[in-house]
Amino acid sequence: MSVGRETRLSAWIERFAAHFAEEGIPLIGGRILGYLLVCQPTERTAAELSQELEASSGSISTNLKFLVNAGLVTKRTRRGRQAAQYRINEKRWVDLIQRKLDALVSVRELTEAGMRLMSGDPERAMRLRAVDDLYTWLATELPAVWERRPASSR
Amino acid sequence: MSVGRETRLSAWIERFAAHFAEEGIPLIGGRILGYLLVCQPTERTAAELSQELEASSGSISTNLKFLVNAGLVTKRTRRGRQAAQYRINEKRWVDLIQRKLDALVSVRELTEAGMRLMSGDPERAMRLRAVDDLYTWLATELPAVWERRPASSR
DNA sequence: TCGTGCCTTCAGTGCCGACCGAAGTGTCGG
DNA sequence: CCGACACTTCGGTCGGCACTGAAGGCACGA
Repeated sequence: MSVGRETRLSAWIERFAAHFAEEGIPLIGGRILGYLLVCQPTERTAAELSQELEASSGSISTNLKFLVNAGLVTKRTRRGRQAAQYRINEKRWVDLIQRKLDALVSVRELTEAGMRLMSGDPERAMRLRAVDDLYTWLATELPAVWERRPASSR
Repeated sequence: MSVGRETRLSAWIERFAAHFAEEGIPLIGGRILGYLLVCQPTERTAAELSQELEASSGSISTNLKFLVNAGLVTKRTRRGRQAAQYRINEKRWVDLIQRKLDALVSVRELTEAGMRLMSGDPERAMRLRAVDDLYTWLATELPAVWERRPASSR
């Protein structure tokens, strides 16, 4: 007996969420992202997400707020008593990656500050310089690469 | 009255450790790294680290084991009753960065798997494809950049 | 103005990881 | 064989974060 597509999709969502959980995004937040990337139709209310992902309304609310704030999810309100609809904002995924790269490159500011404290003692600075050189290289290369990213992602 | 270099260095070590704490490295582990990058002489025993960083012997032991295992710190044993000496292994710092980049690129495997589950429904796959395209681009560009890294870091 | 549904807020709970320090292990010199 | 020292291991504690669910607030229709 074969496994249905939706079942395999839930498993995929779980793996997806697990990956981002390792990067500090709450499990439920990751599930929301994964779900909104593949659900049909593309928009869901908070109540639907709560039921579909088996999470409390509070958790859904908190995580949606976080994701909307990060720009990854868009909230669409409707007049009347109708619940707001949420959908993925995949255009903003670049921001997520950019933050990652920025965090990496920003170490250079630390190593530079350390190097300044070491000025006048090149012998002692040797170890830090090796690390500083690495981040300096990263800080010059990565932004250049980033600028060449395909137009479709802007 | 001016602040001594060693005092400013402790403050720097603390900032250094704080940064890597955000990336999941325990505070004490980060302090050890920062300290071993700038201390003079370059080698320290576990007992010295414990005193200098005001951390318990247990924490120092656990974190040193972790760092030695990661290749970032080298343990040098000495015969007799003499304590082992630890020093930074700055050559291996590239590995740390590579793991970071790998983690970023590895998301592509997830998005690819998701795309496969979506095959036959291009309409529904549109959102995921935007994200998949991004990671596919990253997965082709970043390794190429990495290969061009300066010889001094190999 | 009242009722109704949706959402957010918040106090409470549980869990996990970092840290401590004492006990244990191993190794060496005497 | 014993004492001494360095290091590791491990039970216990603490703090912080994710999550829950109920209570509260808000917006609308009647």
